[in-house]
Formats: sequence, C-alpha cells, structure tokens
Amino acid sequence: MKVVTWNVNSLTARYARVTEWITANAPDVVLLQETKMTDAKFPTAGFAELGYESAHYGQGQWNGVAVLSRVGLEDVSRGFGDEDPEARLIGATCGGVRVYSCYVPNGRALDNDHYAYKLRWLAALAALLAERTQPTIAGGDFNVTPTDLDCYDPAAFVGATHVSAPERAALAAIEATGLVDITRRLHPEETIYSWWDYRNGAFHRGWGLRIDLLYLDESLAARASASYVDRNARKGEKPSDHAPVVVEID
DNA sequence: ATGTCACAGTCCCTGTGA
Repeated sequence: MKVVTWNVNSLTARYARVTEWITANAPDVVLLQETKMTDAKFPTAGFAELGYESAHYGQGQWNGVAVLSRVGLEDVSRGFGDEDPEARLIGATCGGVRVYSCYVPNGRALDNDHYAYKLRWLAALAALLAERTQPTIAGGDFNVTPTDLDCYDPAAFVGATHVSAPERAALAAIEATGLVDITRRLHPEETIYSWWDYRNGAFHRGWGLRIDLLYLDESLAARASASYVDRNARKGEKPSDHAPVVVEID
C-alpha cells in the first residue's frame, strides 16, 4: 500500500499538478490539505475517472482536507465532533486502515491566539488518535518541525512558531500514543524537507522545513519499506510550496 | 528575513494568510 500526504495550497490552482502526480505515481491513498474550496467545488468526478473514491471536508477560502482512495473508502469522519470552526481534519477507513488527513493550524506567532488554538488542536488530535482501534495513519501538514534536524536554520527560528518546545511536545504526545514518524524512522540522520517558502528562492537555496509528516502505528510502521519526499513536485510550473511525502507499506 | 503565491472583494489593485 502506497500512501501520500500533500498540502496542495489550493486544489483549484493545483488540480493539473495533482492529477499528473497521481497518474504517474499510482498511490493507493492520497491525503490532501489546503484544498481551499467548498465541498460543492471538489472534483469528485475527476478523481473518480482516475479510479479514486474521495471524501472532502471544505469550507471555501481557507483550509480544506480530503482523502482519496482506490482501495475502498468508508466511515468518513469530519473534524473532532466538536465546535472547531475550521475544516482541518477528515478521517476514513481505506483497505482496512484508518487514515486521517490533518491540516494543523499555523500558529502565526507565539503570542498569537492562533498559537494557543494550534496547541489545543494538536492535543485534541492526540486524544483522538489515542482512542484508535484499527491500524492507523495520521498524515498531513503538522506545521511543526519534530527536531532541529528538520529545520534549515534553527538559530533563525528561535522565538518563532514551528520549532517551539510546546509544539514539539505536542508532536511527542502523538508519538507517545505509539505512532511513528515513519520518514524519520527510516532516515534517522538525513536532512529532509517537505516545505520551502515561495519567497527568496528558498527552494533553490535549500531553505526548507520538514513539517509534512506521516504517523503510522507500530503494526504498519514495522511493514514500511520506504518513505520519501518527492522534491520534483516542488519544481516546474505552478508548484505547491509543499512536496508530497510518501510511505510504502508491504 | 522576506525577492511569492492564492484568495476575495469589486477587480485590474489591496488586504489577508501562509
């Protein structure tokens, strides 16, 4: 089973890139973030032509998450079942695996209300995942670097979001439920990034962060044969600022 | 650290979010 997570930064703007990538790479399950569209605009029929069932949780201008699957798609859940006003979480069961597409709040700044929302949101996700009863994958844009190895310039990020101790503790709480950051487990020392700012030629200068993560429970992690970022998807015409992150499970 | 991109509004520019 091949599973990919990709923050596409508008599925409207990225539709051609996304369908080309899916056609070329034949993933079984696709977790999308930042579709930035309503459910009515989601291209269900287009993905069906490629052989994928899909489920979308959108709100319009911002956020929006989706699951695509060619191995079945059942028991869709949207959000946490509380009053979260933003469309940032969708779950489904695909081929016997419970998958979640997660778009963690950015946080904006350590003293911003959005940062407190980010920490609450991550705690709610950890609580949800701790209750899992099936093989589970939680993938998405977590907007947190797990360690300094995942940041191109840790000194420049002191005092910023994406690197702070509370954010990293929130990821550690997810891992403490028995979930594994599979890309890092399979590449313990390697510099790997999944996002590069559009500004300043960041991609070509190697100024990236690894914030797009795939958390697998141990039963799946033990069977994972590969996990990698497709940096080629960050090149060319109209790329997302995020690249797809893949895991292959035997 | 900001040289970009995407969106909405009421549009051929500005504010917002990332």
